[in-house]
Amino acid sequence: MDALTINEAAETTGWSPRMLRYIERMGLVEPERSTGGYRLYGPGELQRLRTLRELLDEHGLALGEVGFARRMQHDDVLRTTVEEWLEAEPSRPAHVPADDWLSWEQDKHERLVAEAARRADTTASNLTETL
Amino acid sequence: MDALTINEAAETTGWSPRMLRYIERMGLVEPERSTGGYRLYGPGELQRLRTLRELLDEHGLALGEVGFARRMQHDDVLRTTVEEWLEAEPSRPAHVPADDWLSWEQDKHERLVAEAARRADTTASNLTETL
DNA sequence: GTAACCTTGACACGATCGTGGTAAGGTTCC
DNA sequence: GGAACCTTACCACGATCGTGTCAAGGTTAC
Repeated sequence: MDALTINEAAETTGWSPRMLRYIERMGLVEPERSTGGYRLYGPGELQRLRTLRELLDEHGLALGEVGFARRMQHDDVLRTTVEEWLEAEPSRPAHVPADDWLSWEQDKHERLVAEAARRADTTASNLTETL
Repeated sequence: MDALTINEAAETTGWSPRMLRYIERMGLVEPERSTGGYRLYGPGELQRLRTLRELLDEHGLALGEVGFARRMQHDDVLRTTVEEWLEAEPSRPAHVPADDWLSWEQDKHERLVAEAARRADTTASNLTETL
C-alpha cells in the first residue's frame, strides 16, 4: 500500500489527525478517499503537509491565512478586487493641493520598498543556506 | 483645513473612531498627523475607507484578511513562498518518485526566492522614477 | 484660558480560531 | 466475525480578533 491512513499520516508529518481533517476542510490538503471513505495520503500529500508546517513556522502564518491566500488564488474577482484596493494605497486623487502630503507618501513608499528588498535579501541567503 | 479629524472621518465613513485606529494599526489606511499628533484624514483616505467597507461587505472578508493580503504584497519572499506552496496543489506529477519531486521543488524554491530578491530591487528603482 | 476635541493605554466581552476529546457508527483485514 | 482502525458530529477551552468604553493627559481653536 503506497498511501497512508490518517493516523499514519499524522505520525509521519507531525500533525494530529484532528488537524489533518481541519486542514482538509479549508481546502489546503485534500487526500483521496478509499471506497469506504477512508482518507488516503499519498507521497505528495505527505510532502505538502511537511512543507505546510515549515511555511507556517518560517513566516509566523496561521492556517486561516494560507486558506485565504488559496481563496484569493482561486477566485479571480476576489483577487483583482483586493489587489486594486491595495494598489490605490498611495491614494492620490488628482486634485490634492497638499505638496507635503505627496512627498510624505513618496517617502513612505520608498521606505516600504527598501525594507522589502532588504528583508528579501537576508531571508533569501538564510534559506539557501539551510537547504 | 481640508483634512478631517478622527471623529469627523468616522462620521462620514461609517467606521467608528476605534476602528479607524485599528485599521491604521494594521497598515490599511494610515492618515497624516498634525504637529500635535492628531490624525488628519484627507480625501484620499476617506475614499479608501469607504471602498474598504464595500470590499469587506461584497466578499465577506475580514479586516485581518485584507491586512494579510497587504503583507503578502509588500513582502516578496512571503508572497512567493505562499504562492509556490499553493501552486504545488493541483497537478502534482503523478508518477515521479518522491525524491525527484522533492529536489525539483527545492530547485523551484531557490529560483523563486532569488527572483524575489532581484525583483524587489529593480521595482524599487522603477517606483522612484515613475513618482 | 477654557471647552471640546484628540492621544495612547487598559479592561471587557462576544465571536471565531486552533486544538483536543468523546460518542455512535461504518470499514479493513486477518 | 472481531479487533483495530476509520468516519462524522458534537462539546470544550484557551488564544486571538473585532469592537466598545473608560481614564489620564496633551492639542486646537475660539
